[in-house]
Amino acid sequence: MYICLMYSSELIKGTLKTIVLNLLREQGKMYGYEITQRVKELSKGKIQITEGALYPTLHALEDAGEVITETEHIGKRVRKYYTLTEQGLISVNQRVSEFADFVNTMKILLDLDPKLGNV
Amino acid sequence: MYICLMYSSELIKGTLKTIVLNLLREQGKMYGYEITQRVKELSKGKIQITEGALYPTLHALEDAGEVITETEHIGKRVRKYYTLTEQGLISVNQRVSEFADFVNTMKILLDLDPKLGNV
DNA sequence: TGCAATACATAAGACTTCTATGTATATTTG
DNA sequence: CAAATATACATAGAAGTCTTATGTATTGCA
Repeated sequence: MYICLMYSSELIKGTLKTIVLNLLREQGKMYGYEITQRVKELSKGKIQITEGALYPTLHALEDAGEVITETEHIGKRVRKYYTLTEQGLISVNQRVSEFADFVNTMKILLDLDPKLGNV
Repeated sequence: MYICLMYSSELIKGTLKTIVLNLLREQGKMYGYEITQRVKELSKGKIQITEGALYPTLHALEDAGEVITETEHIGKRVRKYYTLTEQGLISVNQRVSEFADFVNTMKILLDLDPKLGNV
């Protein structure tokens, strides 16, 4: 069994948007910090999204029209909630399918089937 | 069923070295062009490694001591064969395990299990 | 003979992420 | 109650990876 604390940043590259959008699809509206914590939790600490990666990504998704934002004030602190748009929903469905397909191709390229059995 | 001709370049990012090293592990010595063709074939055209990506990667792997090269002359044409070093073998085992682990984490993050059944 | 395939290589640019830094509030703990 | 930690946003500069474009040259085929 392979042990690792965190994946190399190379691996996660290219999947960040998909991860974020999929979380939004499942959980409805979320704010940035919440996303980092949820990803850390679900990945058992193996994926820790840095703020320097997350916020520019969220802004890019907003610019692309895949999410919309609404600001909430908690006491004196500001929270910016992100929600999928219709376009974002189409996008995430496509991205997740593409990733699933990609994994199947990688199984062939890397002879992964035996190893993928035991989570 | 998801249809796609080629994966978005984002997805493949970070897996190129792993793919190349794994091919070398399986097939013994290979040359650059051969690697691009084999990957295209195994991935059914969905992963097409460009030369601008492959050659710098091969050179980087050589600099890192993970592969060694030998040149062969076919007529007047030159072929550069790449072979795994011991260090390269350790590296590829680790990379493939990490990728397999990563996929298992992504299954959780993206709820992929149902979709991964039907290749 | 001209086009496609084979076979190598590099340079400039785009894109993504990391590290570092900045600001500020809220909570926990010694 | 003070200090440390957690919460919560943001951006700039640097690093790394891949793409696009370009270059050179040989081989095979129509």
